[in-house]
Amino acid sequence: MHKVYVTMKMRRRQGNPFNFNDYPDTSMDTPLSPNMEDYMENISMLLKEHDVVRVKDIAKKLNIRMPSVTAALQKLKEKGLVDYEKYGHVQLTTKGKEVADSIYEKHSFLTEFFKEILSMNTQEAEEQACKLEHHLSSNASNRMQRFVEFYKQEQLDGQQWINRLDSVLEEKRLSELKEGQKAEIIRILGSGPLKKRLLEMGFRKGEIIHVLKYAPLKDPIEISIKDFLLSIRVEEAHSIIVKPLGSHD
Amino acid sequence: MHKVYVTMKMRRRQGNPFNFNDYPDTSMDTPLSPNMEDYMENISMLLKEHDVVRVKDIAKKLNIRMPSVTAALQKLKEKGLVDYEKYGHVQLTTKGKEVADSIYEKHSFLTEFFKEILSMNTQEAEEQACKLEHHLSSNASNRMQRFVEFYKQEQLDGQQWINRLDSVLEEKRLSELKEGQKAEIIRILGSGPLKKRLLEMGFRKGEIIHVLKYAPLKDPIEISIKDFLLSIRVEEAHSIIVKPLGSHD
DNA sequence: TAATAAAATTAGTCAAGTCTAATTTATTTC
DNA sequence: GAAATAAATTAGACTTGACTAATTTTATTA
Ligand SMILES: [Mn+2]
Ligand SMILES: [Mn+2]
Ligand SMILES: [Mn+2]
Ligand SMILES: [Mn+2]
Repeated sequence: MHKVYVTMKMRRRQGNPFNFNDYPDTSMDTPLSPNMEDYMENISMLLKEHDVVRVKDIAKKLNIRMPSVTAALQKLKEKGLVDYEKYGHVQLTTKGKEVADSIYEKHSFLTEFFKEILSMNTQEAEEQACKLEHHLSSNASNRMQRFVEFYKQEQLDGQQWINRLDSVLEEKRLSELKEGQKAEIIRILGSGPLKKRLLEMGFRKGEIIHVLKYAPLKDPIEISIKDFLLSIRVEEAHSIIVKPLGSHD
Repeated sequence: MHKVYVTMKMRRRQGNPFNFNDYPDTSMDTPLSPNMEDYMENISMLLKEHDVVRVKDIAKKLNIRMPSVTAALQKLKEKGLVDYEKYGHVQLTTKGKEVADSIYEKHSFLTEFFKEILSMNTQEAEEQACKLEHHLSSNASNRMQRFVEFYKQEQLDGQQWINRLDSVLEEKRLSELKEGQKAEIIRILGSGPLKKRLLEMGFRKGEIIHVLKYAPLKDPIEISIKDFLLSIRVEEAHSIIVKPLGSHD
């Protein structure tokens, strides 16, 4: 929800007014903002790779300029999360490590969620995780983490629903296909005259279609089914659910 | 990740920070911030309840003061999302309705995710949804939504994994129980001497325990198993997974 | 070791989004 | 219809977290 000042003159707001997470223990301190959390997380990552972390490294990792890092480090030092002296190297305090680890834990299971369960590619899974990690309550975190563990166990156990899910996630709307792609028709949404018309045109469950020409925003889409050439409007293509053949991400 | 300015003097940053297609300038305006998205979402909600929405209503709903709302409305008008004249009532434009609906759609399936799948209570599910909704990419959105739909179908089909998941989500660590609660021991984490010791104390899968005394942060926890009274340190209790009996939330 | 280069900091700016206090406009009440 | 009240806006301030430009400190090199 909306940002709230955390200053001398704290405004009254019911509940936990912050967008931010509550951490184990350190409940007395004001919570970190998403940006500050990312500083912590990334400093921790850099420390795992090199035993000396410089302002420049952090700036590069977060794709920001050095003065922004300097300012952030001063704040984090103030909060007792980093050891840092001007012109010196950066280290995490014990408390800082705990914070960083707790963020990274969320990053990890969220990444697994998007990657393993929702079958997203690594990069997008990581990006989503790194955005969401700052907004999960500790209860939601726990449950999410359990769910990911549960999924992995079910996968090991060879449970069939995993395959059913994968199958559903592969489905797209015909209108989402790119030029040249082939796909199998899974089902046709809606009902009434539109559906009837599509069926009459030859769009039936199980048929294989081939997208010949599709310029985004430019109706119509030209496709072939078997040996027939067909034109279909984007809006109509929107209600045809297909499963792309071959190709991965 | 870190904020990027989108102003007259756009900073140079490698890559395209937004998920926009670099098409011939579709005059794609800058994306809304989470806060602005919440304005849109809440204005839309208010419009569903009353046909006139006033600055005061929005301020109340978002728990902020009126001048903040006035400022926001001016920006949203600028972006062509709301119809609004000074001292007048607020309406959404066609474009504004689309934006609001798209946010609300995310809000909805995320709420379902937390509520139905992760078994969280309504309020916390809503809160989490309303935070995360602003940070989901459209791909992640689609997949998430499909997953929720999939889950609901599996539930209708009476698939057993749903029950297994519910069961796992009910589990807690012994250290999370409150005074007076009873629970069944599900399993004991870890291995080696600690686990052995716990087993010897009588902590075995299937046993019912009763928490007699537990002051948070104050070791030890006093519990009973069958007719035995036991004291256990919080750290040890942490590795005992139990399922609370009775009680909800 | 002195000169140069690189890294880091300081100083000052800016936009977003909030706030309070003062003022203006609209609505209700007598 | 004037006075009182409620709603809304304006003006001005503040925090966060970016930025650039200028300066200072540290490291490298000849
Ligand atoms: Mn992050
Ligand atoms: Mn992260
Ligand atoms: Mn929201
Ligand atoms: Mn919402």
